[in-house]
Order: sequence, then structure tokens, then C-alpha cells
Amino acid sequence: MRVSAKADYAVRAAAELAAAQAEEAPVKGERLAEAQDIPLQFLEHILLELKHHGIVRARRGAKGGYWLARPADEVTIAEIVRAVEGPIAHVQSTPPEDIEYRGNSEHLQAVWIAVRASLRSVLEEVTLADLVSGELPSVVGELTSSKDAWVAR
Amino acid sequence: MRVSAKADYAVRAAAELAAAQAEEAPVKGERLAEAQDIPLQFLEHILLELKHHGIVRARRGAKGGYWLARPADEVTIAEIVRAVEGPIAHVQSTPPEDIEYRGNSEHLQAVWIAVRASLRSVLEEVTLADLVSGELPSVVGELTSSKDAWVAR
DNA sequence: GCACTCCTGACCAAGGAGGTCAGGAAAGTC
DNA sequence: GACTTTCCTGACCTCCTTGGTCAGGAGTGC
Repeated sequence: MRVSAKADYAVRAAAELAAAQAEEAPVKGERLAEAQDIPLQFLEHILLELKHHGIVRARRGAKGGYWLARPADEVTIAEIVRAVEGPIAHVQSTPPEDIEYRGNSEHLQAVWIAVRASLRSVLEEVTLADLVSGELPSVVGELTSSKDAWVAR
Repeated sequence: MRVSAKADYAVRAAAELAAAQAEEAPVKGERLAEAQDIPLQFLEHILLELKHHGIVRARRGAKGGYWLARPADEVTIAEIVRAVEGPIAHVQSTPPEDIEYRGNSEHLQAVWIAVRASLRSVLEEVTLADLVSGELPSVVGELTSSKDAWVAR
């Protein structure tokens, strides 16, 4: 139930690309790495994965760099996380709907499905455009408004 | 963003203990392992962790076994998951409220906080009593009612 | 004293996390 | 055509986690 460095890096780099989308010019990996303080070579692997998933495009050579394949308001955080981490909320590496629970844990499946749905309700709602503008969807506002949400437990 | 085998096993074993709470007698590890099809020796390690976290009690010897330290309706899934997996929704192994995001990813912190809050809204609401009775809290019903929640993506 | 059951630490293989390194391949510039 | 720039790719590396197994020790009950 944790977020990997890779996923965090990927979203941050994508946010930089979203912000640079107006510029109409590719952004160098080096600039992304510096802006978000991410090891360059590691970031390049991540960007490659994002490219393979059709989230990012790239060109080599002088004047080369990376840019978003789609408008920033059409790319969700969920997509980016899935691209680098794989499916969200798998249990024992299999999707919860495929697991058979017996005996007294029969209803556990519904709980894991609910967990996944709740994750989706956040990650699939927030787009890169929301992220860079700071105008996050209302679901985020509701979840973060309580003081309680900001303390560890 | 996945649920480990350990967490899944822990919740299932705890569900068996919850169901057996009426019996007033300890349940052997072997019986738990068989009921939920969990490797016995692995399960024993898990039960030990639950014990150290004050969720379960145990006695050795003949007539020994495990039982819940508290009534089933006072133990949440969140507690069990934390006992075996550690804190929920950490990013790069640190709690989201401690991370400083700069530049265009400034608002990413709020997103991760929202992710954690949404997980909590499910995991802290469901108790072992809910799980074995099948009367899950309304939040689970709402999240699982859509057909969409049950399909992979 | 003995059977029973939990308790504990050591170990193990495979894979993932979080990188680094070295070189190749396209694109632009002179 | 040579050269520089920048992405692309695979190999490699260390440390840690996952998902276990094994062997023995220590309480408990009869």
C-alpha cells in the first residue's frame, strides 16, 4: 500500500511537461531532472516507460526532448501510476475480482474491490492540468479538508 | 499500490478468529491455516506480529491457540494491515505530509494525502465483525455498487 | 514427564526498488 | 561529412522485500 519513488518521479516529471506544454518546444530530460531533483539516468528510464505507454513523446538530437502526447487535461495520475507500477490495488499480484475467498473471509473480496474503487476515485479524477494549476477536483478537497487527513497514524 | 499476501493472510486469519470468538476457546494455528489455506509456518509468523501489535493473544501447549485481544467490532482492517505492512500510503517510504514538493508538482502532496485519506475511509471503517457478518459499512456498498468497480483496468 | 502448541531466529530463492554505466542511434548544426 | 546533442537501450549493481521453510526452544496442561 505504498507509492514507489518511480511513480512519484513519473508524476512530477509529467507535471513539468504539462506546465511546459504552452511552450510548443520539447523539454530536455536534464531540465526535468533538475526541476524536480530526480537522478537523470533513472528519470530517462521512467520517461521511456511513459513513452511506451503513449503518455509522452520524444525526439532526439539538438532541440530534442520530451513532451506530452495529449493535452494535460486528458492525462490522469492513474494512467501514469499504472504505466510505471502496473495495475492498482492488486492482491498477491492478482486482481481482486479473480480471487476466491472461502469461509469467514468471503466478504473480503468486496473490501478489496472497495479499496481499489476508492483509489480510482482519486487517481482517475486528478489530471495533470489540475495538478499544475492547483485547482484539484472536489473529491480531493473533501478528503484533505479534515485536519485528521494530514496526520500520520 | 498493492496488497501483499501477508496482509491478505492476516485479515483472513483474523476473520476466522472473529468468527470463533463466541466459542470462548483458543483456535489452533493449524485450524486457521486449514480454514483459509495458508502455509502454517508462514501464518505463525504473521500471527506473532499481530500479537506484538496487541491485536491477537495466544497461549501455548495443549488447549492452546490464538484469540482476538478485543471484540471483533473494535478491530479494523486498517489496524491489521498496518501491523503487517507498516504505514498505509507512504511515498518513497516517508509519510506524504513530510515530503516537500517544488515547482510544478507543488500540489502533488495534497493528492497523496487524499489517496491516503481515501484508503483510510475504507480500511478504518470496516471491522472484523462487519467482515464476518457480511454487513459491510455503507461506504463499501457505495464503492462496490457500480459494475465498473468490478472490472480490471 | 510428556505431548502439545506457540515462539523465535536463521535461512533461502526470487524478484523488485532504486539506481549507475556504457554505448548506440536519431536529429540538428556547421 | 563531421560533430554535437539528446534520447534509447540493455547490462549491471546493491540492498531490501516477499513469501516462504527449517530447526529448535519454551510455556502449558494432563
